[in-house]
Amino acid sequence: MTAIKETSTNFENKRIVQFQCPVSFTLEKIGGRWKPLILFNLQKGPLRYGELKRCIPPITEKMLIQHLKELEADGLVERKSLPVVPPHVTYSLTTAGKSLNTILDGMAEWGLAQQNQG
Amino acid sequence: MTAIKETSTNFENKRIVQFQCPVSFTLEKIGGRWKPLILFNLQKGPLRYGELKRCIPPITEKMLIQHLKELEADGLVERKSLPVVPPHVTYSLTTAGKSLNTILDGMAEWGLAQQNQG
DNA sequence: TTTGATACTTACTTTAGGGTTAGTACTTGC
DNA sequence: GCAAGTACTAACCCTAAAGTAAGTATCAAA
Repeated sequence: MTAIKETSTNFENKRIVQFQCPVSFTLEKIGGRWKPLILFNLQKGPLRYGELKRCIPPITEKMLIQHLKELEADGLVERKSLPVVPPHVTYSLTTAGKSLNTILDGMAEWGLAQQNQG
Repeated sequence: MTAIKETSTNFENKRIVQFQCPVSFTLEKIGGRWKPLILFNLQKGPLRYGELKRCIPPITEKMLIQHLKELEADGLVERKSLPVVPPHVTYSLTTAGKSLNTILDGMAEWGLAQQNQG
């Protein structure tokens, strides 16, 4: 992924904020450019790596696996691979991942309402 | 604020994603390191600039006004200033800003639940 | 006359997120 | 033999977000 510098004020503040504010903690898990899109697409059901890629055309492969790995590490997404050739890998939401649905729906609703007014 | 480069893929993707995904649109408004903290503190009622600063010790003054200005530009926060010396400025949530409360509460709840399990 | 309080502003540097390009291993179909 | 499809990996670069440090104007109190 990316090497992070654990001595910077930037890093320290990130930790402080996430520790003190549960909203920031949540945003850390579902934020970033592509995570909402990934989670949204997985809401309908499991998808293979290539299918996800096709669902989100502008994403690069690097960004896609990077975010999938983070989501997996955070326990929101589950990876299942069949050891066949060619490889067959599916990604799906875990229980924790599914528990985000109401929040994501709320955000989507708010976003649409705002867009229609602006 | 910061000059942005409107020709980069980065910028283009940002636009595409926000246009196509209302969740990303919402995250753009309330994301960033300090916005959740600011919105949270204003939920209780209007605060002066200096009071806000004291509520969020690690934030720098630059970051505080920068985010306040963005929130104001997005219509989530209202700035009222009395033209006195020394200056007296208060910030409060607008109707749109207050309409975020349920979402923020949902995120806080989810974050706390996750933290207690992790 | 220096200090403190108010609410900022400006110029500069650092860092983390995102993007580009190319390559991996294996097999099937042309 | 070469391309195409599978799911990645690795090296590198660029930029937006965040942080640092200092300065602005005005007045009152010590």
